[in-house]
Amino acid sequence: MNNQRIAEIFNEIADMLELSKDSNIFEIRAYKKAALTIESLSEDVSEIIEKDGIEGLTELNGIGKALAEKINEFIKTGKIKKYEELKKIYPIDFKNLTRIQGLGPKRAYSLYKNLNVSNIEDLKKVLSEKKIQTLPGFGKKSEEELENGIKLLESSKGRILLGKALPEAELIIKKLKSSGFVEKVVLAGSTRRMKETVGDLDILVISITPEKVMDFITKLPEVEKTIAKGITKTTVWLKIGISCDIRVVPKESFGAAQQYFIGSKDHNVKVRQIAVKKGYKLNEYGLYDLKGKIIANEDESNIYEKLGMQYPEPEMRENRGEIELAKENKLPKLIRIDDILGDLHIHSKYSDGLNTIEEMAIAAASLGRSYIGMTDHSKSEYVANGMDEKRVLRYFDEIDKINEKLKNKIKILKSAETDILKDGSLDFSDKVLEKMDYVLASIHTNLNMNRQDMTKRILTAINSYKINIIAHPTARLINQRQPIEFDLDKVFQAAKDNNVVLEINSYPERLDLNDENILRAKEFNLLFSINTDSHRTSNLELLRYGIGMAKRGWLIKKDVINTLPYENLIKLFKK
DNA sequence: GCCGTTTTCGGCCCGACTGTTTTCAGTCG
Repeated sequence: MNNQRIAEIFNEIADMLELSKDSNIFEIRAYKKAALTIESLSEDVSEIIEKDGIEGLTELNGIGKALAEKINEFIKTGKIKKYEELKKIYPIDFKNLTRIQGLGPKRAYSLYKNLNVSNIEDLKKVLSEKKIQTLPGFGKKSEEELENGIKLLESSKGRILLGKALPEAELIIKKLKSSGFVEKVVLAGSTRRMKETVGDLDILVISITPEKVMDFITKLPEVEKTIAKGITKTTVWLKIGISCDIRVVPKESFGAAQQYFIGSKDHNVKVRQIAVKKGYKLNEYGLYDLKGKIIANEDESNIYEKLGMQYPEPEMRENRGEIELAKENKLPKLIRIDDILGDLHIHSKYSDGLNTIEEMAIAAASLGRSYIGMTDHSKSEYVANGMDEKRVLRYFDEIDKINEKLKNKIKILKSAETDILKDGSLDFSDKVLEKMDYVLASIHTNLNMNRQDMTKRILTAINSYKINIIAHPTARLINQRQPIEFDLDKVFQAAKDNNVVLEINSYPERLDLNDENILRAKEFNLLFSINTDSHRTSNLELLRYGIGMAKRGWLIKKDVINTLPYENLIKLFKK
């Protein structure tokens, strides 16, 4: 991917520009904003150039003619002249140095100028020699801060999975609630927006005794150390490897504070611009007019209303067009977890699951599901104890029996997670496939095929007209394995033509399709199935992560097939 | 360097905490 590297270069250019005396703060911001935009694209910039030329780039948020030229320069030559020239003046590894908590470009430059520090290794050396405390603007505390910053950086691997962050946040919130020091607690930040990975936790509190709240939080067993402690804001480092910000806000400002701290930053910048245009000022304490009179503060939706907008759900707040829709009163009514009636991707002891079919069915029924689809692995997945043609027939017989036994509780559909083989054929014969209520197919092997061959493989499978659902379509594992490479647009179009549904896999490591790809697939009017891919009964509750992804992808109830009652679903599967 | 429902020029989001300071710069979100 070029995107990541270009974003890094733009960020470094911003850092270096910040050091020159005649720098323009807005130019610096422009580079940072562009870096954010490029980083979050689902498409490689070279693909955009290929399709729509440089003009395609200027369509992007925060990218004008000059930056588009620079991106093009990078694609063509592998270099950006402006960056190379700045780098000659400032041969400093800003990218890694500024990842240290508390170290920004200016102090990094001071370290370079005075002590010739150009990377983290150099910094460690001068720290051990205790040289930094002698520099102007630095002291003993700064030295300690840098030492700790390096340790934190090395012990953390950056962002952690939502599936790990959200339960931790909920645990802390529960403890705060029972502490007796708080009137109200809510979750904010990227965790509240259900982003697939989380860099830190943000928790908002109303309390008349903020000191006690801050004391309480810094002493929790989940906390490793305190980074900053004030009356309104405290930051702690959690043992799970991310930081957590606690903000105490006045009751009357709670709505404004939520609006501000839920983010995203991009969304907020735009909302504030709208406020300014209306002659208002918006900060975390409220919406004010020019005379400083409060227009709205206690209720979040009231703030949006006063700005002439609908209330956008937190999952949508990424500045991906939701603000424009909110102004036009056209926000979609997003899917809710209660809309889901069944779960169509579930494993049992027949392959690599931990529980029996019956146990899974009863657990699902107790969560209110009215049907499930059993999808144990096919024979190519021998490491996962995949079923051969004989065993899958026994599997179906057993499902029939359990269906009879549980007929008043839940319905079980017959299927199997059938491998899409290297040549695009399926891992079961037509004879077996015909006995299934629906066919769930997925890719598990030969993941590093080139883009062209992989596209052909998937298209062959889709065009066979035997598949109902493609499970975890990109096969990525967050922080572990890159998505497989294929032409998304071609596959989405073929899926539409063949009535193939795309899965949104709720497993925290997968979340596949992700929000970006859902938004893209939605352009093709595709249908989706939000499933848990459960391998044990407790996994059935992972559904909320898939719902989070679906909401981030702007899906409504009728986009998702497992909101349908059983009878309608069966009809949909009969092609 | 970007951008346009007052604008192709002149704006561009806002506040908290820390350390080293005697009133503020740097960093962060």
